[in-house]
Amino acid sequence: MSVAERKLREKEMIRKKIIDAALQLVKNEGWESLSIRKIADAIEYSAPVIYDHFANKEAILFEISQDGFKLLLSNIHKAISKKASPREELKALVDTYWKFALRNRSYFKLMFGVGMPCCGEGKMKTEFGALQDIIYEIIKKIIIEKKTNIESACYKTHAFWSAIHGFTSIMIARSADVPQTMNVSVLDQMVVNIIENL
Amino acid sequence: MSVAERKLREKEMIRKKIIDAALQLVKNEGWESLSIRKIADAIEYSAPVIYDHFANKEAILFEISQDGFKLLLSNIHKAISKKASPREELKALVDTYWKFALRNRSYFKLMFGVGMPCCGEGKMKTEFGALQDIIYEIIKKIIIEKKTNIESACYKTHAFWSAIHGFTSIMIARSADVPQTMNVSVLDQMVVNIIENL
DNA sequence: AAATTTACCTAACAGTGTTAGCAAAGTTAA
DNA sequence: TTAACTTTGCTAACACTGTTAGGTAAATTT
Repeated sequence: MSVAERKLREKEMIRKKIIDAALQLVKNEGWESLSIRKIADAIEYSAPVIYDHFANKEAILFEISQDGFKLLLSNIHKAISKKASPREELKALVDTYWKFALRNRSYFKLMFGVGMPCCGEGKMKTEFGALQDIIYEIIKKIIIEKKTNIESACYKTHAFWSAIHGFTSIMIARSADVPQTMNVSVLDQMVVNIIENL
Repeated sequence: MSVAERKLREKEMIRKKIIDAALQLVKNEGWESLSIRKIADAIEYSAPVIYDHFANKEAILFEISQDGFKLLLSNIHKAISKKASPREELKALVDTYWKFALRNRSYFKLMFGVGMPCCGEGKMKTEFGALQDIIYEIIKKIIIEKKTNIESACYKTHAFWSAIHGFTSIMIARSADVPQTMNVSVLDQMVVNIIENL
């Protein structure tokens, strides 16, 4: 049965090669100009081979955006684990979120793009939910600490998430259009302010 | 010189026809599947004619998104003009913004899409700025009324703008993924809360 | 060694944005 | 009114795109 195993390994290998090549192309040229033939060229196979591993182009972009979520979540977990208080955790989360968007614009656009072909309509529910859960848990801890209304934790999670995501989206979407007064210090101040009013 | 005028009018007419047809197609099938040939079909001309009026497809999408901004700004101005207090103005602005996004998803995606091909890199500076200016003026009025720190008006504008845009983006981008707890009442509560803390 | 499966290719289809070149119509000048 | 010129709008084409069909040769199983 070793042959079958090797074959499976090989199939997995070329699958990984496709994703790697696609990610590289997306990073270099943007997701809009990614093409099956470019991927095929990069991995030195003919184009139809890709369809042995993925149903279509969208499935490739979908998998890439899922990898992006995995990376973001792992970064956040790493950053949070080092912190002692939930307030510090929340600050670290925002910092990580922002840095991720800044350093991995391609991933970010794919993951959170409004009207993105690959990630709409219920497909990202778990990834999206995981992120929200982390925020929720931290906010709950802070609220318990501050002994304010615990019922508001859910609403406050949405509000917090909206604020940092809105800020990041605006910054990433229109790098050149953004006024100088809207910079990272605004984000810092926003977080401090939100924590104060939790 | 009337002949030249008529020609200009005619040219303007078919230009408008192109935009109208394109907008209709975008509304019905989404911007991703808009094609020059579909537009040409709709206006009953051959495809190359479109290039007498627009440099390329991107220019058409760009003009549509600009029309979207005009519509949004006009809606906001209309809504605001009816209100007596700046607090009511701010609420009306958010309400209008949200309703616009909900009813004109195609416009919204084109206007604010992260990584949108047509509206990045400094192109939308004025439209974007106009919206921000409106928010800024209202917030300034409220701050003066409340006699809190006027210097914070700029930061607070960004924070406010981030929050409502973030909320709206999340709702529009992932209609199916959004948890039931994140609904319009969250938006209302957010605005009330922000006004309280201005 | 024969049969069968798999891996992979070329060719093709139907579509895309965009440009070149031409014919007919409209407009201007003699 | 006719000759010259400009504009208008077409067909055809180029170089792409995603995706599928069909065949060939190699690898594996019987």
